[in-house]
Amino acid sequence: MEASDLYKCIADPQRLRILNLLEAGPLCVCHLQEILQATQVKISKQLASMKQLKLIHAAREGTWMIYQLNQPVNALLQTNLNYLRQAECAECNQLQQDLRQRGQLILRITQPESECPVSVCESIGCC
Amino acid sequence: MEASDLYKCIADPQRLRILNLLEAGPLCVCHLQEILQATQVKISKQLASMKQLKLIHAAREGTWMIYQLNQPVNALLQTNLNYLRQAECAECNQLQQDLRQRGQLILRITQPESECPVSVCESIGCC
DNA sequence: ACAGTATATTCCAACGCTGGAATATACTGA
DNA sequence: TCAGTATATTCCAGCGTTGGAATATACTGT
Repeated sequence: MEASDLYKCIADPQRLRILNLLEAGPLCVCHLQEILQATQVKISKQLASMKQLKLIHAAREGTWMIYQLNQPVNALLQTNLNYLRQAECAECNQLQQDLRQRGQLILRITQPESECPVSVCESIGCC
Repeated sequence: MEASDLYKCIADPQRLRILNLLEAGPLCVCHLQEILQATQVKISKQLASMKQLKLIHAAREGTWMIYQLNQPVNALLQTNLNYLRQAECAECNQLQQDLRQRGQLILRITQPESECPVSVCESIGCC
């Protein structure tokens, strides 16, 4: 993949937010939907485009799809995430807030009364 | 400027090449035209868009316009240039080749028989 | 004042990207 | 087999970006 392909990808703030979240660990579509407050169609399409770039891949767990970053993480992406997470701008603050929201979400879905299937939970690695 | 604005900008390989060249030192439009082998209109428009982003600025020297990066260089841009210059991909190799071509061009325009006005040469800092 | 040079801008058609609505697919449990 | 859930895909209109052609602007030297 050329650098310009990655830049085009992360030039969209929501795609960047998705990659930022996935770099912290796998998530499924509905979790991304919840954190990003976006529609299913939009997220699904953006995930598809990043899958085509070989940045991420999906694993099915029942009816749930769990997405994660391909390993090793694209070096240019990693460089930029590292930079943005310690930088100061509206979009950078959003990335940090997303990570905090991810933490809360994981806490919640590990509760026994969670709607999230245990197998999904295990794939995400939160329990 | 938000991160996404910079990414949109450098997602275009030719804009990235221009910024890479300017990071090495000021250049005027016709020099960029020569190194990038692109039309005047295209380069002029791309420079205008980057000027609007406050990434670069221009100084007139007679009929010549000399462009340079704004100081301090945008940190996210600098981070990416540093990365790309040592990376291995088609676009990255191009950036390195552009810098070599810049070296040759500067050697040439410092010759007394060069078509380049001395004042321009001095602004570029090559003599 | 005028011709010439370097660069910028305007106008416009082509193109790609985006996201919603509708629909399709894949799976589960009853 | 069927209803329900999670996700993906198709179709399509809207919208921004792009770059060429033509033209405008800014400057220089005569």
